[in-house]
Amino acid sequence: MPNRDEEFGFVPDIKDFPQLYSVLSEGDKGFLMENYDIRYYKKGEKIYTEGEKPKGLLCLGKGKVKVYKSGIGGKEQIVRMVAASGFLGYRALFADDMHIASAVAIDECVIFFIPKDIIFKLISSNKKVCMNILKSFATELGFTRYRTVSLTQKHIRGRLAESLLYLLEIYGYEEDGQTVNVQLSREDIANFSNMTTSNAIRTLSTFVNEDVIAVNGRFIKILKEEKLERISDLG
Amino acid sequence: MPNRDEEFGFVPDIKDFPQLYSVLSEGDKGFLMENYDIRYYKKGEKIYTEGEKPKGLLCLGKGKVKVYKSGIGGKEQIVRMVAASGFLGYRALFADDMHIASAVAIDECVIFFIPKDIIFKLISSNKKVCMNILKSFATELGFTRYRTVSLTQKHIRGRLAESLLYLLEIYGYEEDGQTVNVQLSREDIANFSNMTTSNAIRTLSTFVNEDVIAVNGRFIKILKEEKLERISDLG
DNA sequence: ATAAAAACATGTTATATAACACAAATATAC
DNA sequence: GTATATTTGTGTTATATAACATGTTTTTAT
Repeated sequence: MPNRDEEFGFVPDIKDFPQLYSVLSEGDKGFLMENYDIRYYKKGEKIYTEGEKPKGLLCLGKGKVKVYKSGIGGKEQIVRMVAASGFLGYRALFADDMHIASAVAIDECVIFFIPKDIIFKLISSNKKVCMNILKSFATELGFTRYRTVSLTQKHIRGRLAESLLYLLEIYGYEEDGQTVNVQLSREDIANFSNMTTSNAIRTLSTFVNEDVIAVNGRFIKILKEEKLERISDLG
Repeated sequence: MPNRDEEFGFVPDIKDFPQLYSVLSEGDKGFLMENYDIRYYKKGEKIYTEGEKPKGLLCLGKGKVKVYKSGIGGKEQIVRMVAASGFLGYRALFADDMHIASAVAIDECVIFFIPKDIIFKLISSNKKVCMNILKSFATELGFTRYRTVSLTQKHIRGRLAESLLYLLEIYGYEEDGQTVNVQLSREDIANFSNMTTSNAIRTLSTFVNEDVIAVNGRFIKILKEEKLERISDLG
């Protein structure tokens, strides 16, 4: 059996996590290097679960993650899609609270784990680390507020269009410059957009008929980004 | 004309804002005392507006504030109700972004204003200030996530019940131990609960008929908190 | 290679809630 | 103190979307 580094084709290193490593003092860089783990997750693997208490900070070094809450009758609402390099599960850590959402790898993922006491130490001696985490919070809170209004006020077409544009913003295009660089099931798309799976499928089809997107299995091409934005803005 | 201190019946002082003042070093306490403003707002006055850029940190020392986003077709969604002593408009400050919501006093309010450079200086030299702000963010992000799921998944009765319980949590009871210590219009209640004003009025009436609450104008008495919780949990 | 399960697709029906209409009560302004 | 505007209240209708049903395709497991 190959070791994980070979499996992933590269040696993951927290030095490649700029929000954290690049703003540390030389001394703290060394301190961090001796005090973190690397964790590997396969597609579909649970990273953390609602109700657990976080033991440290998770930094997504590689891969894609969905974060979701279990709602009424177990209906899943995806509250966040994460790309590298981003913090993960840090809300609960800083609220000194349990996780209120679950995280699942939708890709092969590499995650750097920094124990609670280590990251708290780094924050207190490196104000830029603090400011970066504050900024992550501020950005995510802004996103979440936008989403609350969109998901409650927009109609199905607007919600789906917005979700596709968000996925594009987070994951970008593949090399062809058209295909959104993430593959989700129709159910995931529905759970991200607050609608039933049937309606996600149906509405994707109407977008295809309108030549706004093209669909091939789970690969989605954005053909007319402007039109998608108009659909999103109209509600 | 009386000065504002007399009008409010007390001399507001940032020393009474524990999240900030009590965790400062002696030197920084003095520094802060020389570098903040006191601002007064009457009921209905705008504190900040969507699109503006924040110039500093706002600390609500007294009063009640609603924070809302203007959504599709101008439909208002209240995203937060604030009580003293809480931070206000700080998301935009730390995201280095414009305000994405507006804030209005629903009460007479006293707000301490700390210029941007001052609060950033205090954060870098007092790690507890940083941790308190991180905690505010973490708590609010948690609240916002819960709300997203509730507002999208719960039915009208559940949404309204949850809103009433949140108002209770934030503002508490009046001296009688029954009346929620905040007076909102039916429209505000509707905009907080993602429903039309008509449906807020109607559903409040059914709660009154079920003896769960009692209503007298804008004063709402919680008669059966447990039952209200059950309605909220059922969705 | 075959069976079983999961995901995808589409048509029909049911329903929660918005939209509309209008009346009464209350607050605000002159 | 009267007029005007705003808020509250209630009944009716329209509609967006969930729920359900059923078939097809794709993936996974053995």
